[in-house]
Amino acid sequence: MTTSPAARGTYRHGSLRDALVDAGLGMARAGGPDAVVLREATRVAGVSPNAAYRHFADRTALVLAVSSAAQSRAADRMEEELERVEQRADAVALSRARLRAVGVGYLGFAREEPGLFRVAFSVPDDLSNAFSPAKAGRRGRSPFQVLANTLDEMVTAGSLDPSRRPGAELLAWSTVHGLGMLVIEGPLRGLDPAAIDATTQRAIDMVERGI
Amino acid sequence: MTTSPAARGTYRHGSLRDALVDAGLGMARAGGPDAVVLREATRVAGVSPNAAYRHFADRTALVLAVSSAAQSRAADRMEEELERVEQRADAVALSRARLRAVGVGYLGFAREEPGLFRVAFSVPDDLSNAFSPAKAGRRGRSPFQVLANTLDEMVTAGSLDPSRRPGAELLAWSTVHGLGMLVIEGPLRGLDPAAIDATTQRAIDMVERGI
DNA sequence: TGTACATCAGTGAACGCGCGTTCACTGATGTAC
DNA sequence: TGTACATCAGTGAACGCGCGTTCACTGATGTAC
Repeated sequence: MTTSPAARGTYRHGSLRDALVDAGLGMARAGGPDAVVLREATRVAGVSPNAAYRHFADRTALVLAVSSAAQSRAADRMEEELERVEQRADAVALSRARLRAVGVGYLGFAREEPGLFRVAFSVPDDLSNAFSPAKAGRRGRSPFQVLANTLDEMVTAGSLDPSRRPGAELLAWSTVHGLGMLVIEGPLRGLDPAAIDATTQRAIDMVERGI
Repeated sequence: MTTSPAARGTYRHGSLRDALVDAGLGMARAGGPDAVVLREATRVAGVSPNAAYRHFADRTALVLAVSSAAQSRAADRMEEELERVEQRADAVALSRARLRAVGVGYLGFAREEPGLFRVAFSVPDDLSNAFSPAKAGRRGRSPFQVLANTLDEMVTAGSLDPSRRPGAELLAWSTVHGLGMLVIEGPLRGLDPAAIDATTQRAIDMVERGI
C-alpha cells in the first residue's frame, strides 16, 4: 500500500485513486469520517499532496468515495451472513431467517468496524447512495438493496403482508441502525458481547413481530 | 449573549461558564459537535481565548458540557410532548399514548434541532450521561429517564408485560434514534414532513406491537 | 470599621501545528502522420 | 517503423489559516484580624 516514489520507480502511480481510497479506508477505520485526511492519504500512497487533486475535486470528494467503499463492505458483510443461512423446506421460516441474517450482518459490521460503519452511514451528502441502485459500488449491492431484496423475499414467501411492504425497509433499518449507533458510541459500548448479541436478537424479534 | 469587555464594564464576567456553553449550543445548533470551536465561544462571550481554561480543562470538556445541555433540551422537548397527552380513563390507552408522545418528542427534537440532536447523542464519551440518573442535568430528567419512566408506567398500567420490561428502553430507543439519524443525515432528509410524520407513527406502532 | 492578604477569574502575547489548496512546472505515455 | 506532439499524471514549493494551548501577568473580590 505504501509506495514511495523511489520504491515505485515509475513516475506514474498507476492506480492512485484506488490507493487514496484504500488509505482513506484505513484512516476511517481508526477514527471515522473526521479521521480521513487528504495529505496523509497521499503520504501513504507515496505521492505529493497535490497529486490527489487529479482524482478528487477536494477533500470532501475523497471522503465521499471512502464512504461509498465502506458501504460496499457493509453490504458484503451482510451477504456473508446471508450465505450462512441454511436452506430449508419452509419458505416462511427461510425468509425470516434471511431477514435476521441481514440484521445480524449489519450489526456485525457496526461492531467489527465502527469507524467504517460511521464513514459509511454518517456522511450526510452521500448516504443517498445506499439507497440508489444506480450509484451502488461496482461490487453490486448497496446495504439498502440487500435489505430491500430480503423484504421482497418475505412477501413472496408469504411471511410479510404485501400491504405492509412499502416503506418497511425504513422501519427495519431504523431499528438496526439505531442499535448500531448505541453499540458504537452509546451506552452499550464495550458491553459484554453476549449481551449485545442478545439485544440484537431481541431487536430483530421486535422488527419481525412489529413490521 | 455577546458581552465585549467594554460593554461588560466589569473585569469579572460573572457567568462565563454558562456563556461559553450557550455559545457552544449556538454553534452546535448550526453544525453539530464539530462546529463547536472554543475560541469562537470565547469571542461570543466577549472574553480572551484562554479564559475558557478557567472553566474547562480543554475543548473536549466544553463539547461534553454542550452535549449535556443539549440532552437536557431533548428531555424538555419530550416532556413537552408528554404534557400534551390528554388524560383519559383507560390506563392502558393512556400509557400507550404516553409512550408514543415520548417517541414523537424525541423525533421532533431531531427534526427541529438536528445540530443539537447530534451533539446530544453523537458525542462518544458523554452519551453515558443520558443513561445515568446521577449525571442528569440540573433540569432533572435525561432523555433516557423520561423513556424509562414511561415504560414503567406501561407496566403499571398493564400494557407491558413485566417480563418484557428489562432492556425495553434499548429497543424503543434504537428504533427512534435510528429513524432520527435517517431523517437528519439519511435518505429521509428533506422529505415531505407529512411523510416523516407517517413513518414516525409507523415506527412507534412497530415498537408498541413488537416490544 | 479598616486594613493586609490570599484567591482566582480574567488578560495579552505568543507558539507550533498540520491542514487543504493553488501555482507554475516536468516527465512519461500514446497516437497521428 | 520513426518522429512530433498533445495529453495529463505527477512534482515541488509555497500560502494563509485558525485552531487549541501555554506562559507570565494583573485586577477585583472576599475574608481574617
